[in-house]
Amino acid sequence: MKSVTLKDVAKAAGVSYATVSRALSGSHQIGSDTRERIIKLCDEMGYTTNYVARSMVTKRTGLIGLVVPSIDNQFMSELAYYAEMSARGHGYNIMLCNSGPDLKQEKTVVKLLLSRQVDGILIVPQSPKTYENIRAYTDQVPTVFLSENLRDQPQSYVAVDNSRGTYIGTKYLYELGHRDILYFGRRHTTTHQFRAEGYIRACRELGLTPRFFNSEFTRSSITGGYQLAKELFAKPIDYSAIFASTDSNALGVLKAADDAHISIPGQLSLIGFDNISSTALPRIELTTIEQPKKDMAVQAVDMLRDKIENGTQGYIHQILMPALIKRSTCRDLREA
Amino acid sequence: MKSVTLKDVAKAAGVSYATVSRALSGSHQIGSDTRERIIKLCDEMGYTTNYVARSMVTKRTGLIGLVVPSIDNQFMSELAYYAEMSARGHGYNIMLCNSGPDLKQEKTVVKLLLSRQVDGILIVPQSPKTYENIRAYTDQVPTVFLSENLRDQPQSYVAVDNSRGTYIGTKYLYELGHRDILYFGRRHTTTHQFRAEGYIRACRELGLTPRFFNSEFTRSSITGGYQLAKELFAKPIDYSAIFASTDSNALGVLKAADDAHISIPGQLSLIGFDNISSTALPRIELTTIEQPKKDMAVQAVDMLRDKIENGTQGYIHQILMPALIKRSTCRDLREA
DNA sequence: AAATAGAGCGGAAACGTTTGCGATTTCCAG
DNA sequence: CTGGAAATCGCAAACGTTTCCGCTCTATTT
Repeated sequence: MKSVTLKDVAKAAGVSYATVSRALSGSHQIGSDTRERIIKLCDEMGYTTNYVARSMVTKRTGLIGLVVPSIDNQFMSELAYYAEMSARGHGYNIMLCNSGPDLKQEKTVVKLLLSRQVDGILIVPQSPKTYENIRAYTDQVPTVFLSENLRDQPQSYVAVDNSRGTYIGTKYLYELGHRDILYFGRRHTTTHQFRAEGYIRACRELGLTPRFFNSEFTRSSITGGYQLAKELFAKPIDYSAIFASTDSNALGVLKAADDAHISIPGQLSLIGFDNISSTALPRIELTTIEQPKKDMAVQAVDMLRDKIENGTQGYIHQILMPALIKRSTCRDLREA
Repeated sequence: MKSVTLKDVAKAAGVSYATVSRALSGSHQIGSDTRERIIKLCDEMGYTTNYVARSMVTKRTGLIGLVVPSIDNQFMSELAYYAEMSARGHGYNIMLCNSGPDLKQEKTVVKLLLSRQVDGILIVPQSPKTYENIRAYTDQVPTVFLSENLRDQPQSYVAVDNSRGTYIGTKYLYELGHRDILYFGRRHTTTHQFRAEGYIRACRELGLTPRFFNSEFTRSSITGGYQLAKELFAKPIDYSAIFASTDSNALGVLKAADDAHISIPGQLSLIGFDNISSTALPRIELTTIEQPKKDMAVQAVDMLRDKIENGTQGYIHQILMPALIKRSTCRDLREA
């Protein structure tokens, strides 16, 4: 349990421990012969540098706090995967925190992360209130947001162009011959405001009348989509497609359609948003809009690293392009 | 960027910084009046204790390293969620590391975690070789494994009773009237050895002949199940059920069955293992064996805490009960 | 041959805490 | 009023590094 320190190998090597430190750090202020001798001795003795002691003096921990509403969520766990990989590749480690559903916990973990002296924070906000919830801390440590949850806020973030996503999605449906397209969504989040906008903008351009339906996102949003669709399917169906603002939501629609014996894409086309991994599953094969999760994650850590290492001030809004993932829930009406 | 230290508030309060430290730590060696005054002053000045400095002297970081093959995996991200929640509830934070597919990276991250002075390590091994891969480090820091990947190894772990899982699964199929049950799996892992055993044991007891099929787990194991099933479905079908040793594997079977126009559960029953969240999706509704992920996670951190805080030596093998999750991929043959 | 530059190394301070020990004060009993 | 115990509090060491500063010694230049 007792680990070997710099002092130990210094004594063994017959040099001062400053010299050992220099040997390991690749300083040029040391003879190449002694360096090699010390390095060899180090791994013979099993020495590994104590990061917390180093952090004391360098004022840098090499730690990045990653706070997500909950890591058991396909979207966030994918993001976390790429973020951790990228961060570690640059000498950083990830401290993971679930912020849960309430703002209090989110604030608590951010405060905790500060206490832990993380070099920076990567956060996917749990609500549009997140910004002012943690505003007191974001100027104490480099922070970048994942998702465009704050319109016009002086904060760095990286996100997809949500508006463009729904725009190309409804345009795709239009090209397939659909003229009556429902939209299931909400505006509780800036992200979702943008998505709604893109849908409406596309409708305007294409001469369609937007039909926006408010879908609850309480608990699992799959039940939100399910319940809304269930109500609608009880009435006559005067539309040929549904655009669900979220894959989970679309999954709920799928379930309701199965219950009501409405064939997808036979009688009804369906498109989602996010491209979570479940959408590619057999029997699901949901056509959707992809959020480039890998790009989002690596660009976010790059941005954070720039702030940390170069002390870059100001803020950047990095907008990534969404992509249409064609699978099998949209029917081409022109073929009929 | 410059944070306030103990010394700062000590100066402001007109006391030594030892007194401030005692006020915050809830020591009894301090007057209750001065304590309150200091505590009030502390949050007026926005003081938060610096964990890395504290760690220097206490020799404890309050950090737990969590190493998983890859966090973007439903099973592991659920585990991670509960582990983080539970750990934080007890004053620990999680350092997340993906160990990837190769042993070298696994060893690297464990070494890194040691350098970081974590108090303990929670690891879901990537292969049966993990044990000796990191053996050199497991005696330097409290470690508990998630999954029973090491039979008879002197290491603590918590896992489901895998053997019992497949046992109750095949027994369930038997009770439904199935007499010819295929098993898709491998023995590349102790976990999977146990699963295979449970299936075979049940067959013996029930007078069935076990039919074990080797299914590749290369890359996404869903393609492994798909390819094996595809081959089998080309030949005459002289069985009524398939037990897939993994939900992902079962999903591959599902896909192959759809391709071959074999109805599930009409012509063929299917059961998986793990109860990952995708199995509950509409159109999937896979009957499966549940791994109690929450229990596994909290028991693992409890076990780790015991080792850390009480210095408990020795090792424990904590085996949890699997549960049968009945959904809609198994047909009751007695009804027909 | 003397002066100088620079390479190689050691000494020591500093980072922000916690904590054992000693000093001072308070308080109550005798 | 006094003695001593108990309650408060300050001093200073220690944790393991990094890095600035300065010293010594060799090698190069004039």
